[in-house]
Amino acid sequence: MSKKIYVHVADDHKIVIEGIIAVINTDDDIEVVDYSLTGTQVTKWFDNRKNKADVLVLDINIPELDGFEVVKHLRKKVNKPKIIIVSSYNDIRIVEEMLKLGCSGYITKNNAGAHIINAIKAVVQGEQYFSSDVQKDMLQKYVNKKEVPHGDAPESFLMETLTNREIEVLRLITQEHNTPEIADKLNVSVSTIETHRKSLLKKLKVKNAVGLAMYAIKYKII
Amino acid sequence: MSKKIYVHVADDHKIVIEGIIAVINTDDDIEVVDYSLTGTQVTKWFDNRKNKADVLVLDINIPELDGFEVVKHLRKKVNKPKIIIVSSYNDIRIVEEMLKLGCSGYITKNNAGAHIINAIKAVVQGEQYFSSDVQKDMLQKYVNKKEVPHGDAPESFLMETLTNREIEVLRLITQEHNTPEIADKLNVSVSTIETHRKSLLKKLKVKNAVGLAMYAIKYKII
DNA sequence: TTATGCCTCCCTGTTTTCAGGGAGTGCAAT
DNA sequence: ATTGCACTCCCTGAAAACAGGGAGGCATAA
Repeated sequence: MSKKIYVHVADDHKIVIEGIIAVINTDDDIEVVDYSLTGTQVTKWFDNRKNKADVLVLDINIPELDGFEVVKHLRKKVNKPKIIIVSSYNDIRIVEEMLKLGCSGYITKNNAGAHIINAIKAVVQGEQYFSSDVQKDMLQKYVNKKEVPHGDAPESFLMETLTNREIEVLRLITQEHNTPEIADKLNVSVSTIETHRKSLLKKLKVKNAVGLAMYAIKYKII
Repeated sequence: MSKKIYVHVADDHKIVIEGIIAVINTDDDIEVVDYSLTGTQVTKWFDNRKNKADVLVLDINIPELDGFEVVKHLRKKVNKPKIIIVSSYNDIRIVEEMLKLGCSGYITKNNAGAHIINAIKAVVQGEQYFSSDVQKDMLQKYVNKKEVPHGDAPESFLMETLTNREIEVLRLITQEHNTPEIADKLNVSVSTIETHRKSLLKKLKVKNAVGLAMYAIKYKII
């Protein structure tokens, strides 16, 4: 019999947490020991070392500190849990960014129930796990990338040209943050964010921040 | 012993549905008989009269037809279920709009679990039900304003809060136009448009033009 | 190794937005 | 007939966004 797996769940909506717990409870090997409703709750929970967990199931859209910031806070720590992202977004670049930050799994809310248990069991064994729709997108991107050198659709070309950092900035712009605030959140200078904004305007061929926001909506980056 | 209450749940995220079912299952008087992941699924379900339910628990953010459109579709029908809105928004104007459209309850996702059972039991008895945070907002609004004017149904809650001119300006803002361009298009001075922008920022409680755009998207002004 | 792309930071300067006021007109309802 | 609201326009001043450069560090790929 295998050792019990302890899980911490973080989501701003209690009902989602309850859903995840309900699903996880169908498996005897896994137990939800604690949960958080905000990003700061997650970091405090970890720093206090209470109810230590093997896996953190983390939503990206949580208040105070969002998923990115939570992951960044944890990434340098030792004894940190494996992290599985549960998100409404299925933008492949967010998946990439999260992997780069050290996350072990990524599943979308659309079919979280079907994947959450397998995902948890996979990541505690050191594997990575992605829900089927995410896998599909990853494969798609892999295929597209191999064909890029010659010609490709103008739209997808634009999509491909955004860097991870630019997407991160774009996300914060759509959250009504201005340049100084973004610079502060990302711990870089205002100049840097201005550079990213200029790149975004140029790449996406829009006139102003509203255009960036509309683009982000249109292509479901946020 | 009271008659069993049958419930239909509609949300785009399966995990939320699973959460709601998990909570509802703790009460023997209520049973979830069916669920939908999109707005059209809800209307088809109702029109086909399969698995008839007493209560519809409805998320606003669902694909194809959103919550507003689903409610509008059902409002003229006979034998329609009582509708409880479950939403991430707690904007009081959405609550008002939904009440105007004939909904019986409104609870936020933040604490849906704690309220869902009481809400269901209340609405089947012809009462209205609002979660505590919504109640708080309604009271706040009641204190600040005297009373909602005599209300023969306007198309949207926006018509009550934003003037026609402001909506016009907002639409042009979302089309990436800046103030001089909008002034030119509407044949008024730049000062006038600046006044409208300031009114919009204040009324919609957002920080900048991006906030206006996001609001317009969210509440489907454009 | 060289080249490329990303991220970082800075400069100069202009345009636009935002914040806080005031103020006159016309219209509509009580 | 006064009150309220929408629409218009103006002022000052501060903050932010935008435009168009340069430039160094760093990692990766050719």
